[in-house]
Amino acid sequence: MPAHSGTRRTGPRSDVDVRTLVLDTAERLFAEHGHGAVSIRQLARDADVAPTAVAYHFDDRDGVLRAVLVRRGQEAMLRVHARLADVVGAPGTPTANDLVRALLDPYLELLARSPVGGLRWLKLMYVLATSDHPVWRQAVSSDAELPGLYRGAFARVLPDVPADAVPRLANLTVYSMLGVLARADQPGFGSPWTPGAGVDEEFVDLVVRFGSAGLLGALEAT
Amino acid sequence: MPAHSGTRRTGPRSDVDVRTLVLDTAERLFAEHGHGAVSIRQLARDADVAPTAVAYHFDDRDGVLRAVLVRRGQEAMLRVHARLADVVGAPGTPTANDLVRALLDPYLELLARSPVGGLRWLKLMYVLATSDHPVWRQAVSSDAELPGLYRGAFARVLPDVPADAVPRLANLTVYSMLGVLARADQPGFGSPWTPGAGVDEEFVDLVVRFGSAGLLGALEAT
DNA sequence: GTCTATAAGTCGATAGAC
DNA sequence: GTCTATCGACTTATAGAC
Repeated sequence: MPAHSGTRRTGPRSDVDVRTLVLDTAERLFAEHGHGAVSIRQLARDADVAPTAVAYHFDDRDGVLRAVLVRRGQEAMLRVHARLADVVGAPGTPTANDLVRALLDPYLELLARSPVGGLRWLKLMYVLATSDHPVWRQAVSSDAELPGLYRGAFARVLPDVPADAVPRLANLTVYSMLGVLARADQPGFGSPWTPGAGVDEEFVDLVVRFGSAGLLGALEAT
Repeated sequence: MPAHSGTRRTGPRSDVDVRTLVLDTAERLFAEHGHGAVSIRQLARDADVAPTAVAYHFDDRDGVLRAVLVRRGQEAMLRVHARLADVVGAPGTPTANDLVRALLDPYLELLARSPVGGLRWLKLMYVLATSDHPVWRQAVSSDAELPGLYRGAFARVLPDVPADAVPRLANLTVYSMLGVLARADQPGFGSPWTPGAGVDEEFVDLVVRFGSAGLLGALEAT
């Protein structure tokens, strides 16, 4: 008998991890309605869990948001770090293409591993990135190494880049791609990844060429 | 005596337009907390208006959202149309730069006219653009001429562009710029526009060069 | 066009059983 | 670790006064 047949299941459960259940549900609801619009109770109802169980594991809604961010973000960020370090330490002459790929590939891998949840997670990232929500701000500022890695990798690929242009160019590059990825389920606009059909290599190449050509062209004199 | 000195003002008002008051407040709250997280009552409280007055003018929350979208969006969209038509009908050879400027300038003008509200409006656009919220979907699909204008302008600037690449490239271009604009108040990343300091022409040029070089480079063979 | 008053539901938080 | 039960505050929606 499936859950949600009128009333909620009762008593403790041991078949599935409550944490995972809540995180999956939160990822979906946060992406669909915005994290501020989802109550603990609604979350618990959809996850088929008692409201107090959510509070026990995550304290409050910000705690749930933090955990949702970290679950997939941790590994993706480690991959970005590693890839940027590759660009910095590459023996030959790394190209703008390599740099863009370093920033994009970890998220394509994330989508390949978790098509549905990964896309929801990316939509959530996309929205949080314009807010100054404390959870987001803390997540960003806690990564002390990233700015240096950015500067190093960008300087390697664009030798004449002014120091103050690096965050600007990084902003343009990362968020043009994030915008495209987060819209991957909207038909018509085109997307590097279609649910069920996997990665569209042709479109990924288009996005990468757009980003790398943009980086190179942005620094040319007007 | 200022408003909000403990209790709310009472009785009908005639000094300021209630619609404008509510729209300004909604623009701010929607941008800060997400449109789904703002209740009619909270909106009315912050606008110093009775909840039923909001419902009278806008029916429900989606009605408020629709009105907020239209208030600034109408004019910006007309400007985009006109500028794209200019590119299509230009006598000489329009450049990718002209195309990017056609998509960006109307929103820079909006920010110049209404620095604070304009930025909030852009943040709201940015968030709505990844949702499939009915209000957003209707607003987008109601503009039947835009896709044709896009195709015409892109084909004029990029003669060899495949038809199915136009929406993809437009997506990349528009949302790389929208992402930058929507983050205009976050220090560090750099922004084409700083509250109080006006438009940073140098950064705008950087953004435009990024977009136009990206468009041209995206179509080159790998 | 704007208000008060009210009915029925939902919210976060917490105390306490098992 | 998960549950039930319950608090006051908040919510939408509607009926009706002026």
